[in-house]
Formats: sequence, C-alpha cells, structure tokens
Amino acid sequence: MSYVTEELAARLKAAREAKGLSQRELSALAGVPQSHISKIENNAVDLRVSSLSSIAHALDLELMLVPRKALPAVQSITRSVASAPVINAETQRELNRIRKTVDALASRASGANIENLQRRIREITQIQSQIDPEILQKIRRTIEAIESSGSNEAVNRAVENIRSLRNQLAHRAASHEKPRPPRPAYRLEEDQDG
Amino acid sequence: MSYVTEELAARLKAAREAKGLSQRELSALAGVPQSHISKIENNAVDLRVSSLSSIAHALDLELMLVPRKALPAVQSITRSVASAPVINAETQRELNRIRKTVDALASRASGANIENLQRRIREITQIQSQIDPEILQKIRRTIEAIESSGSNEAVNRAVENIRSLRNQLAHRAASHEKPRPPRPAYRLEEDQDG
DNA sequence: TCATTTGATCTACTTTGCTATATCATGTAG
DNA sequence: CTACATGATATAGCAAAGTAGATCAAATGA
Repeated sequence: MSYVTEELAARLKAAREAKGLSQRELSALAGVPQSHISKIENNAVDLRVSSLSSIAHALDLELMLVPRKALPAVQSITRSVASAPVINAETQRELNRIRKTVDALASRASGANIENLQRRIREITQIQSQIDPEILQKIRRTIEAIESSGSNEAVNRAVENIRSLRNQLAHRAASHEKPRPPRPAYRLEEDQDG
Repeated sequence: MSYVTEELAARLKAAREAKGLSQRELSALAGVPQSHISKIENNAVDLRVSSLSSIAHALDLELMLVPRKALPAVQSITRSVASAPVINAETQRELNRIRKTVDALASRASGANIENLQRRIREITQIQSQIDPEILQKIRRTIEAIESSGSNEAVNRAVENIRSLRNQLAHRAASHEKPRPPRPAYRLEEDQDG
C-alpha cells in the first residue's frame, strides 16, 4: 500500500497495543471483523474513512486534517501526549487480566459498587505509568475472591484497595515527571475531573 | 453518510474554495475525477484513505490521527493557522484570473523571468488578506499586455510591479494583526524562506 | 501436557468506491 | 446574445473494500 496508509497502519497498531487490546477486542469495540483489522495493521488494504474513523475512535484517536503549516506544532503536541508509553509489558498484561476479571464479574452480578469497581480499573488502566506488578497481582486476587464470596463487602474492599493504589500511582507519576517544560503555553485537555 | 465524513467533506470543500480552486482544477492536482470530487464534497461517498489523502495533499492538508487528549490543543493551533480566511470573494476571483493568465502565458513562453512571475503570483495568492481588487486588476492588465508584446521587458516590469504589491500586502497584514498573542510558545512552521 | 488466546490467512459473497465519459442547468465574462 | 466555466448527475464497468465464518500455527497460561 501507499506510504500514508503505512504510517496510519503503524499508528493504529501501536495505539491498540498501547491500550493492551487484542485484535478481537478491538474488533468488538470498533465493529470491524478481526480479520479485517489484521489486514489493516499489515497495510494490506486501502481502507475507507468510515473504517479508519471507527477504529481510531475505539482507540481514543481522532481523524484530523491539519494544515501543512501547522504540522510541526501539532506533531510536537501529539508526541508530548503520546509519550510515556514506556509501560512494562508484564504490567500491561496484568492490567488486562484485571480488566477481564472485572468485566466477567460484571457480566454476572451487577450493581452500583461493581460499576464503581469497573470505573476504578479503567482509571488505573489509563494512568499508563510504571506500576509494580506485584501490587496489581494483589488487587487481582482480591477481585477474584469476590467471585467465590459474592459478597458486597468484598466489592467495596476491592474498590477501596484500588482507590488507594490509584493515589499511589498519581503521586509516583508526579515525582517521576521531568523538571517541567519551560512553560506549557497550550492546555492539553479541559478540566474534567469528577 | 456518517458524521465524520460530513465534517471531512466540509473541510475539504472549504479548503478548496479557500485556495480558489475549481473542482476540475483540484481534480487535476489530486488525480481524481471531478465527478468524484463533487460526490465527496456532498458527502455522498465513504471514500478511501488514499483518495482522501491525495485530495488533502493537493490542498496542503495532512491526514493525522490525534490523541483525544490532544484534541483541544491541536484544534486551537489549526484554527489559528486557518484564520484569516476572510478574503473578499471578488478579490479571490481576481487572483484566480491572474493565476490563470500567468499559467497560460507560461505554457506558451518559458524562461527564468516567467518562472519568477509565477512564483510571485503564488506568493500573493497565499497571503490571503484583504487586497484592493483594483490593484490586482492593474496587475492583470500588465500581465495580459505581455501576451501581445511578448517582450522580456514587459515580464520584468510585471515582476517588479508584483514585488512591490507583495510588500504592500505584507505591511498591511502586519498592521492588521491583533496585538500579538502573549507568547507564541510553539513554532508554526520551519523557516523556509528563499 | 492440555487448553486458550492471538494474529494471520482463506473462502465466498455483497457492497461500493473509483474511473471514464457525457450531459445539463446555472452562472458569469466578453 | 454567445461562449465558457462551474458544479451536480448519470451510465456502465472494474477493482477492491467489507462481511461472516472457519482454520491454523505460535505463543501463552494453567
């Protein structure tokens, strides 16, 4: 295929892997057959805008037409945002296991606290910084314990557990950051804290 | 069609008109039939990435996947670049006439000074600010005069003429600008002056 | 060792983008 | 009024995207 689609394919694949999704999972999210996603990532098709956009959307990416003049600035920004993809592969896998466990749990038992649990997990998944896999493992054990007990208490305990971890992560991420860029003249996202 | 393609279609059409190109002209540049461009702009097709990219390229646009987080910042930048599209329609048309006249001239007679002339015209076309149509009209008359005389002198006179106009425009554009944004922390384009 | 997951590949079929070409109504210039 | 440029449409045909579904080797997990 062409050079443009080659870059696109690479970016899609990278984004998917960064999110720790399998082709089949992405397939479900984007509504596109796994076989087709495979072809797309291997740059074997000249895909349509609708496909590209639905896949990109599932990966929290947005399709844009940016003026050539603005390219350097835009690239600089997207680079700064896309940085810190340096997440341990093992950590990534552990996060996926957790997510799946929770999803499985949610499919059987529902409730406000379970949704809470899911939300917390999602938060952590998005933090994308170095996390001690051991801690994650403990979290997972806790969640898995819920499946047998099925008690509300267990769920709430897990939620608290995760909430604490999230705070640890946020703190660690802040201290790990570079000594701050000279002056962040543009804002990367609207305030959207809950 | 979908919402995404709708936005794209609108942006493509806007970009084309901002450049003062007809669908047929763009068709030649992008290597896509005029009929197809029409359908695309009317959001009647779910076009392929290759088509989108070739058309975008012809319009000095680049296809990009932007992280959702970076969207506001990127949009802000592209907006600031794409601003000043407020060009008089009459002026636009006059600019097109000039460009065509020069191109026609170039197709018959070639030479260093004619290329110079073309370059100057291109410069002016890109300035995209309010220009007095009367001045442009004079320029065009000058260029048209070349067609009959065919003399080198006439070409050089036109080039000087246009060079002077370009400076006037640059000056006027500078004084028309807002009192400068606080601090341009990002650079919009590499230095590429010749 | 055995089961599951993953990504790649294949088949068969449908849909649709894309091309080439032409026509047409509507402006707009000369 | 005449001629030309513009954008929208139409026809016909080919190529390829897209779908559903299955298979398979390799990696991974239990």
